[in-house]
Amino acid sequence: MAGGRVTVIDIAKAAGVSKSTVSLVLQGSPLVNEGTRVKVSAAMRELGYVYNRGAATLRQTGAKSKIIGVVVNDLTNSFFAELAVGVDMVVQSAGFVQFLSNTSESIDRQREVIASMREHGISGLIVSPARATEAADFKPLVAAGIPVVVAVRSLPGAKVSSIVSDNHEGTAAAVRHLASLGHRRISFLGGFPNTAVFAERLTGYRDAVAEVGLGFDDELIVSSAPSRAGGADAIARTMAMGNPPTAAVCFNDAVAFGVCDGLRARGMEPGRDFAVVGFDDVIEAQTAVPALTTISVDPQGMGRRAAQLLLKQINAGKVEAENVTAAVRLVVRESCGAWQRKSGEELA
Amino acid sequence: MAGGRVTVIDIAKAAGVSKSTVSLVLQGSPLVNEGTRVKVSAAMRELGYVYNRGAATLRQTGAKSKIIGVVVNDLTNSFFAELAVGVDMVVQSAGFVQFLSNTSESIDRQREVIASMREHGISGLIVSPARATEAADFKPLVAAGIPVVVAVRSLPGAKVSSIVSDNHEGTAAAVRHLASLGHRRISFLGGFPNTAVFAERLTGYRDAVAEVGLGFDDELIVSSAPSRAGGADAIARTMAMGNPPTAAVCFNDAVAFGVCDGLRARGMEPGRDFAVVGFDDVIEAQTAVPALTTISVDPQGMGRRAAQLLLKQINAGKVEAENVTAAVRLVVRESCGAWQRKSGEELA
DNA sequence: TGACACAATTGGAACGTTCCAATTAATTGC
DNA sequence: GCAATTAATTGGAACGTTCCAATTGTGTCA
Repeated sequence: MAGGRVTVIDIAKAAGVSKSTVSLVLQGSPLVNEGTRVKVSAAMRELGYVYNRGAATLRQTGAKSKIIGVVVNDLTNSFFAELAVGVDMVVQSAGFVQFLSNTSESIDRQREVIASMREHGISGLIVSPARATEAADFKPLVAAGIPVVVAVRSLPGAKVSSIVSDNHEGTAAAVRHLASLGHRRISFLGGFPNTAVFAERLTGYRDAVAEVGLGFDDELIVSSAPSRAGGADAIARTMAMGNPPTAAVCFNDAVAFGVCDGLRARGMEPGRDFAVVGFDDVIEAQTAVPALTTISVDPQGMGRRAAQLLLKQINAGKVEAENVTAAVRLVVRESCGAWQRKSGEELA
Repeated sequence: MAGGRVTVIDIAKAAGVSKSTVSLVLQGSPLVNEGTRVKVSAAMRELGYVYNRGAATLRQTGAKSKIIGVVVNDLTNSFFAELAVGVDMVVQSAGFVQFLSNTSESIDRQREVIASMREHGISGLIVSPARATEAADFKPLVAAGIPVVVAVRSLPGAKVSSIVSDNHEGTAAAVRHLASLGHRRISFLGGFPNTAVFAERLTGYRDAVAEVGLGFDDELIVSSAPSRAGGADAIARTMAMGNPPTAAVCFNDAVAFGVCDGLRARGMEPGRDFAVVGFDDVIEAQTAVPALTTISVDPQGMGRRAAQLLLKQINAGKVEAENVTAAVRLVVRESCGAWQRKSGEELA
């Protein structure tokens, strides 16, 4: 009982029909009579039939199984967990199942995971690439006609679809907001310099600084690991400067939280003594004290859009690369101090 | 090119051998000559061969594919993300691939997801069950000989392996610690009352309260959603009482963070004016300000142990249920105020 | 030289499903 | 009442792999 698998033939025998008819029932064909349908369904329930999708996909030449692969570079970062949840929503309702794996920024692990997914015949792949990923790494996938959507991190030169947030506009909006509150020395804190995302966010910062007529000062840019600990480190180095800033645009929310920690450790209250703006709008941003002013990226929404992009390609059959940048918006909460200062007021 | 899949037959033809030989190479058999092995390997590389595991598992009667399914009830909670990462570690190094899905506490989604996983022939399942899950839901799985490990939430009555943290000892240790710091009125905050985990943690709290000779007061138990917002809500209701407590054991870290938020909103500093202890030791616990005193559960470690438990069953072939409770330990940081108060001192 | 072991290779059957063409049964049109 | 149409069902081939039994070659021993 535990050993012998129940097959279509078994249930065909039990229901007194042929295996072909059972197959038709399985795929909900309108060709099969209502009476036989219920008879077959009953037999399936009774014998505890489990569909063998492996055999099915084997037969359907070239057709892929109903799996969507999702690969993220850091599952412990809640941004990516939320992204995956967003993907899962639309993927599930389209009758696919999600196959999520984590690479922990390891390029080797990423290769392994993607290879495994190919072996299992995924219909499409959504990936937030590990740090050292090259455009060529996805060549074999697209050559095999498997739709790929690159999310979060852009992969210059890759001929695949992508969805990234509008990093340039995000930091620019943050700078404009801080300037409108009267800040004249605004820092850019955190992040690893050798990534595309860092470059985009920094350029947005630079352009906006010029736009609002503030002089650009290289000293105000302090990079660090894109984590809470990195943020604490960055603000410590920043405040040790001769002419410290009064506000900071942070690489992401994790850095921003670390900056808040670091400020408190020096007896300064974020939002009152120093303005902090994050990037991502992770879930904790709104419940933290003070609530974090940040650039909302809506990771769930991004996941949903990535999934829609992928499903469109899967259904269309053609693998035409499409690049979308998700709009971002500034969410003003408490950490920027807007609630206590009226617009345009000069700082000491 | 994009359409025609490359099969063993293609590479057999290219290498001038039979498909059987190619198959032997594929599984690293010692029977094949070194020379032919390199010849075949070269042909595989050249033609871009992709192993079709579906066909393989189809042939190997009864044998499962190398997938481990992992199902969690809330991926946005970093505890579960960490758990999954822990599972992934040992699972990957054993040559399996992880198939992670999220149920968002929906019992229907859970059923769908698990059904999909069965169709894809998973070798085993690790699941943190959604709230209303019943023991009977896993009956078909174990009947089919698929090893199942239930993690985090116990499922009374299910004949499957399980790994849960020592909830009773955890809250008991927290109460003992707070009592040793001189606290006399200690609250238990947060969590949904109708869950097994809540019951275990509450019992630990009650037993320890009795053990250290404090009177039990029903009013001190305030339940709420097990989230940051729920914690803020619970502390607000608690402090509105006539005779408020001076310390709280929280259902989990998320609740504890919410309690800290709520205290600050009332002008009280956690760790100085009120002692807070969490449960789980999520990553943010050590970098938060104040750093959270909490019961360390080590979700990654738990994931690793769950995976080891599952692999053991898979390799043994027999499905013998084994129940392990993971040890917990109190991690004293700042939020309990231990750093500023010497042991035994009486509170106002 | 024949019998034997041993190493390396091979053709065919099987796994559980879907698809195609063919068959049967029931209904319609004239 | 017979051809034509429609509805429902069916047997067999095929998908890409693994396993088994059989085959080929090569060297060894009496």
